[in-house]
Amino acid sequence: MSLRYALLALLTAEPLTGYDAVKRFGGSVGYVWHAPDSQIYPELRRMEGEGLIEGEQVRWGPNSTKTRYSITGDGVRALREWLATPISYGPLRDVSRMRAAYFEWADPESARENLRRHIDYYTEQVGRWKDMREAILSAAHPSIAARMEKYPAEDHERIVAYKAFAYEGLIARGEAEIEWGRKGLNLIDKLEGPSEAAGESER
Amino acid sequence: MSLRYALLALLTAEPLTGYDAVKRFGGSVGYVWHAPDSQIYPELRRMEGEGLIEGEQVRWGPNSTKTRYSITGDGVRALREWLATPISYGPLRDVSRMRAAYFEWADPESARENLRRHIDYYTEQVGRWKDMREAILSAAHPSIAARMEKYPAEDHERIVAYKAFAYEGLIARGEAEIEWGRKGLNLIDKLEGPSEAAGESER
DNA sequence: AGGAACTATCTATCGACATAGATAGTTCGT
DNA sequence: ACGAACTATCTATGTCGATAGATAGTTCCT
Repeated sequence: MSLRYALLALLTAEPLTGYDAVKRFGGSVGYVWHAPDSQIYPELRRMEGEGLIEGEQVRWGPNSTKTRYSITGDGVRALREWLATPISYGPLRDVSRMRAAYFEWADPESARENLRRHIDYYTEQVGRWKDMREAILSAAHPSIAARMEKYPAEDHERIVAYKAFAYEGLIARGEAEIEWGRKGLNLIDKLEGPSEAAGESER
Repeated sequence: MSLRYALLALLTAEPLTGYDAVKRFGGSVGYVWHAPDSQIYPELRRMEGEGLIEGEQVRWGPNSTKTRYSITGDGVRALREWLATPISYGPLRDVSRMRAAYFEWADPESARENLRRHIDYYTEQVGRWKDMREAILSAAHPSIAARMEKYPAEDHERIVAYKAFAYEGLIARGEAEIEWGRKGLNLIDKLEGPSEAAGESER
């Protein structure tokens, strides 16, 4: 159900075709909510059916058209309502933690490998999230730029600050994950003896 | 697919009936991996079919039986293999962050309410996780006690330490979430002016 | 003119999970 | 002896999302 609201939120910046939306979900919004095109196109059609968005046919080349969707008043209302409705924190499903809990069944080297990948993954993500945060703060991001144009200057601070704040949450979480991974590596060294690969090279 | 391995991991402690497993998923393991009984029973049957576990009929009352499952050698091997296989970090889907990113569309009071609930939820969870961590460290937890009995003393430290470590990850994450929520409340105060409810009471 | 890369959209299948039951035997207190 | 609460298991339906395509027009380079 959240896909719908992600789309509405996206469309508050500017009208988009399905394809544009798909691309946004590959970057920016995609860092916070992922969806494949096979979900996006049908959802847009459904939303149009319910009057949350409006599609208009736009010429595309000499023999073709594309559909550009804009958010409607009902759409904005739906988004607002959703934001005012408490979310239910669904049950947890945390593979990394589950695996770590049973590391006594792994050989130490794969346990280490698990954590190294954990650290690498989050290191990479944190990098991306930090870049995104910068892009937002400097209004370099196209979606932010569109918002700056569409909405009055007194809203700009809010628009930017909330998005930066969201990314800060991701970054903080990512950093906690990295920290946890490091602690895990130390724990394995303590319990199973230091890695054989240790001291081999220092990169 | 992880449900299967959660079940295998559970069964390394002691043989269980489906119902026992369901209860475990309501507590301990359930904090790390949730599953409803409608998933558990069929999965156990499938796993038996594949030889990862073995079911035996146990008398239950005068006119009935229940099935108690034990892990097989193949089951242990499957668990080990899984632990040695890198997990794919699936795409992100983070409702809290997504909502926060568009708080300019919420009225300040619902934005605050969002964050207060976030803080409350994680405060509660952190409490639970800390309790679980304690129960594990003191071997008060039944599943841990069973493990202590089944495996030699030299493994006990490992068994306990990895489980505590897993919970520490959850706790750290939870605390980061609480911290993030607090920062968000401050941010809203800064951007929208302090809450009307502020100063009303200090609990 | 041809082909590669991109834009635009749609469909089909499958597994995981949520939700909501139904059924039946058992234990235990009053 | 009865009912409530618990144990044990099973089924059915629906949504979400992953995966893997298929199709077709467009732009742009060579």
